[in-house]
Amino acid sequence: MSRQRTRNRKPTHPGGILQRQYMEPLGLNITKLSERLGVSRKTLSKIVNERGSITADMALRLSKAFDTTPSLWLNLQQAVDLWEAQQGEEWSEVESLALCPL
Amino acid sequence: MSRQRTRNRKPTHPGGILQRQYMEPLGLNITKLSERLGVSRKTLSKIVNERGSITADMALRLSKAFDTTPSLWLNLQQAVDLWEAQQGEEWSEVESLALCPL
DNA sequence: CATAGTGTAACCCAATCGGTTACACCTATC
DNA sequence: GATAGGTGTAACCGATTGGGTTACACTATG
Repeated sequence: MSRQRTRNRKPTHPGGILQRQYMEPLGLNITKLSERLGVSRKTLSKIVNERGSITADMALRLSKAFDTTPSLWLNLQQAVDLWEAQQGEEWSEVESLALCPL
Repeated sequence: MSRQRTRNRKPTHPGGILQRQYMEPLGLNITKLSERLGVSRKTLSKIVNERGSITADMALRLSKAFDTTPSLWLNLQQAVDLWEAQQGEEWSEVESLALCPL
């Protein structure tokens, strides 16, 4: 059975993935990685603790440090952003122009 | 020869695509579409004039109005965000952890 | 000519990103 | 055991951006 991405399950934050799948296996802490990335410890701490977003600039830095692509990180962040926006209600009241033309 | 996406060419802003490929063919102006989307005319005007970004919430609204997916709009925006971030210089100074371990 | 419609600008508020500074806590060293 | 250094987080600040409201200039319509 294929893996299912459902609307009622929040995607994993890229900060958590960064921590568990990239930093820990390499024995990297926040101080060391922030130095390599060229950002402040506060900035990286917020991301790793899922309290800040991966921006385009940060995605570029991470992609160079870990030999990944910026899109990998941006796609992860986008999934979180979209899931959070879907929790709101107003957007669902918009009606299709095909079904209900002006 | 395949289409080539190069770093020296800015991607088309999703606002321009919205205007030309979605609004104009349907004879939609900013006032009408903003009403359908449930946002202010100012908000939509900034997007259409490529002066504002497509947020996750806006992507959801557009996807419902035009029967597309939110990702279509978010991916377009991401390409612009990434291209603009790449114009900076600091990120390129980050060194790979594989090539240059701590 | 008067009115309505349209799109943009100015202003305000809120949220977020990023850095600096400071602090509390932990670890390492002597 | 005391001290110094390292670590991670919080508070504050500045800048930017998103969104709405109000106002204005311009255009279209009757």
